[in-house]
Amino acid sequence: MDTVVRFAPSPTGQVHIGNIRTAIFNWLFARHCGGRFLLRIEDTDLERSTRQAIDTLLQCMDWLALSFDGEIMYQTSQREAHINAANQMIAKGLAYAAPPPEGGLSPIFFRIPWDCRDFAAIRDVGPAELELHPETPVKIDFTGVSFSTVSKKGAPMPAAACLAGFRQMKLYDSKGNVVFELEKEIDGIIRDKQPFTLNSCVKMTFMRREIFYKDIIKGELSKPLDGIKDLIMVRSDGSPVFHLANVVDDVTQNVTHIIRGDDHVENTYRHIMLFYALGRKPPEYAHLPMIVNSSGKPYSKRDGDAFVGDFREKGFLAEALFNYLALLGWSPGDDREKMTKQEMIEAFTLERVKSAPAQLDSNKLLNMNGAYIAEMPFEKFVDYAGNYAGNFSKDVKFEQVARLMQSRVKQFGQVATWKYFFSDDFPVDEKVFKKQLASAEARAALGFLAGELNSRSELTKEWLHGIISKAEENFGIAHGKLFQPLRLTVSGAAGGAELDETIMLIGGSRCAARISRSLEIYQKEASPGE
RNA sequence: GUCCCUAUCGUCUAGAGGCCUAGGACACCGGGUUUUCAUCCCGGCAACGGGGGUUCGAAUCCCCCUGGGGAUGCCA
Repeated sequence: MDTVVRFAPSPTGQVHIGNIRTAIFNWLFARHCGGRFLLRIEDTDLERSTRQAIDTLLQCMDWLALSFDGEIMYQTSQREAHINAANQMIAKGLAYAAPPPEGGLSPIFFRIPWDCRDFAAIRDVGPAELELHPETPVKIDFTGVSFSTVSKKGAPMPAAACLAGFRQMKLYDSKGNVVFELEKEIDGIIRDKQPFTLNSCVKMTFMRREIFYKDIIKGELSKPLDGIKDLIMVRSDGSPVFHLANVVDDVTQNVTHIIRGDDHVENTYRHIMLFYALGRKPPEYAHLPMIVNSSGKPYSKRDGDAFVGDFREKGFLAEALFNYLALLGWSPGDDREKMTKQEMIEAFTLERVKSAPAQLDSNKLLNMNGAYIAEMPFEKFVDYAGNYAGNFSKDVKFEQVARLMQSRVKQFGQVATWKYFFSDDFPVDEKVFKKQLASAEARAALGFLAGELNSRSELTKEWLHGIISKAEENFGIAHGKLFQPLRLTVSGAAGGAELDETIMLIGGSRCAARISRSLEIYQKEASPGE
């Protein structure tokens, strides 16, 4: 059978970084196997799902080149199939309607099957024994069992689970007499909805069973049935719940591998039973570790930084973000990090995915983005940078500036700092400004340079180097030490491109004016009140 | 509370009982190239959470503890 995976987000707002990482892993896996990568939009939460959110999602996927196969499936369009599936399960005795707590309409529950012969994922663990709190009655009815165990301090600890969790259950009174045997009553309980309430029980014994499966990433996982409750499949308003819709859609789309976030591990046990109840073998599962923020906490929907759109706006390249995200929780096993999509596809296997949560390191992302920017074809770089340059991108020398800056840009948002090439109105680093102009010699040398720059119409590198050397000599400044103050007065920044070229691009007289202005400002601030 | 998952440098990771004196990358700190900035090159700092086992031998297997995460919804 061909491999089929799906990305099944619910469109309820921005696209989260963890979400898109799930899409990336699904995509990588599908392309590696030569399988199909489907997109299913789980829009059943009518309150929160919006068309805008769907558009945002599609844009993000398109931006990252996460191409999907076939048509998009909108979950709301499958409602009939969901309800049919529920009815089919009721007919087979695998589900039931239960009266809601305070009258009203009945939700439909899936019954964790008492008899699990057709459910290969369930097995016996062994006999179990529980100490019960005698003051809490044990209640047993067709929806399950509820009781209280005893905490270390002797307090009642309420617990409730499905009937199926308690095969061969026996209840004992304080004298050790068996007061109830579930096996003898189970038919009446399930068929006739006969309820039981047993008081003053102190002990319960039963055969513990568990549901298990092998997660491709996490290995074998299991959970005892006495820790699981029957689950609601259809709400009392008649709408299908996530679990039902999700599984039914996976069945209709013939999904073979479910790759999703760690937070679904617990749901998987129920989903597996739903697959069996629908007469299907469950697919393979792979649960991805979560991505956490720099303080080690999971990104909440409120973490503005974690939206794909934000990374795009700040000037991250889709290829870089893709590459970085792919490396969060996965590695090819050798020392490669910067990889092409094709290389990632070839190297990608779920077995190599880690199972511990990963922290997003913005430094590393930035570095990778810089590496991708550095190797962009120049024309593309200019084009891209133009989007972040505001109106000075229209300047004729924009391209020359871009040529100077490409190797320095790590994130296109930084293009905004190129402003000093085009306008006299640029921010100045105050702290560095004071430090660099503190020396009287430097200020005198700058004054001299301003004069020279003003008197010269044609600038060349040679002339600039000569004049700077001369200034250093004249005012007793160590070789190379005048560059910093000069750079600062001319550009306002401590770093930048080659100074000679920078000055030539800005223009001699303009630089001279900036130097003079800086000297004036420094004088004023150094001697206030004069 | 209960259940489940998880644990290697600050961060992402390599590591399947001897190849580990624990490797790579980012960040950081030095040095070189550039009279300045960035790139580039060289070097440095830096980790197996703690305690018990198993074994001739443990980062690797088991148990306990601790830390972190998740689940415990008529959300998805």
